[in-house]
Amino acid sequence: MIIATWNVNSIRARLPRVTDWLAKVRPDVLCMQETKVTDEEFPREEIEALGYRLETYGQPTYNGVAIASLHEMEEVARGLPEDDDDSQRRVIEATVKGVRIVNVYVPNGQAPGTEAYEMKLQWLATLCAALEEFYYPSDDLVLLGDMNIAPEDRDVHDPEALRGKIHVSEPERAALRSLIDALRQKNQDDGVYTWWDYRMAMFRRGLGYRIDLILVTPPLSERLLGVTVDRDERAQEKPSDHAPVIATFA
DNA sequence: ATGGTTGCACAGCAA
Repeated sequence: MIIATWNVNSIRARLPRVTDWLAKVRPDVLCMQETKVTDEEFPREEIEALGYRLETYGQPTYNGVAIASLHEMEEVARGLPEDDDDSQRRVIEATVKGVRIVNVYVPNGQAPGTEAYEMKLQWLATLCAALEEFYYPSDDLVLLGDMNIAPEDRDVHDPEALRGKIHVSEPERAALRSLIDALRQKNQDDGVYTWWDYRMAMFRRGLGYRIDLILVTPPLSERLLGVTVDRDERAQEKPSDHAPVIATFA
């Protein structure tokens, strides 16, 4: 079973890239973030034409998440427990082939010391509390998406310059430690990144961050065969600033 | 320290 995550940075701007990629890779499940579109305006047909079912949770302009799946999606849930209609749309969940899939777009958080940063930590605390309340470590669960957190120093290009800054601060990192970082079960390399800022030619210069993560419970970790980052996708014409991350399970 | 780029939507914000 192949489960992928990709911050597409607008599904409408990225539609040709996403449909090409789905046709080529054929993951069982693709979790998307930053779709930046309402559910009504989501370009469903082009994705459904490839054989994918689709569940969306979007809003105009900002945020938005979606799951495309080749298989039936059960118990689809949207948002965090405390969310209302005005909340930013950042979470969608579904069960596919017995695996609970929690697709998240974690708030960016701007910089430590800002209001946005405090809201990020609060959002993460609410997410973690909900996961603890509704799931057991013995469940087959994957929490994946744009975490906007680099788990370790080796996940950023310049850990000294970035020390304590957004994406790497200790309170952010602490929020992820109850689950297993799938990529690190299989790959100890430095320089494995998933996001490169559009500005300052960061991709060409190889200066990135690994902030798109696939986190799993112990039983799913046992089934993990491998995790890859599709760096080539970042080198395409009109790319997202994030690359897809792909996990394969037995 | 600031700036650089992209997307949405048509000014300026978010990332």
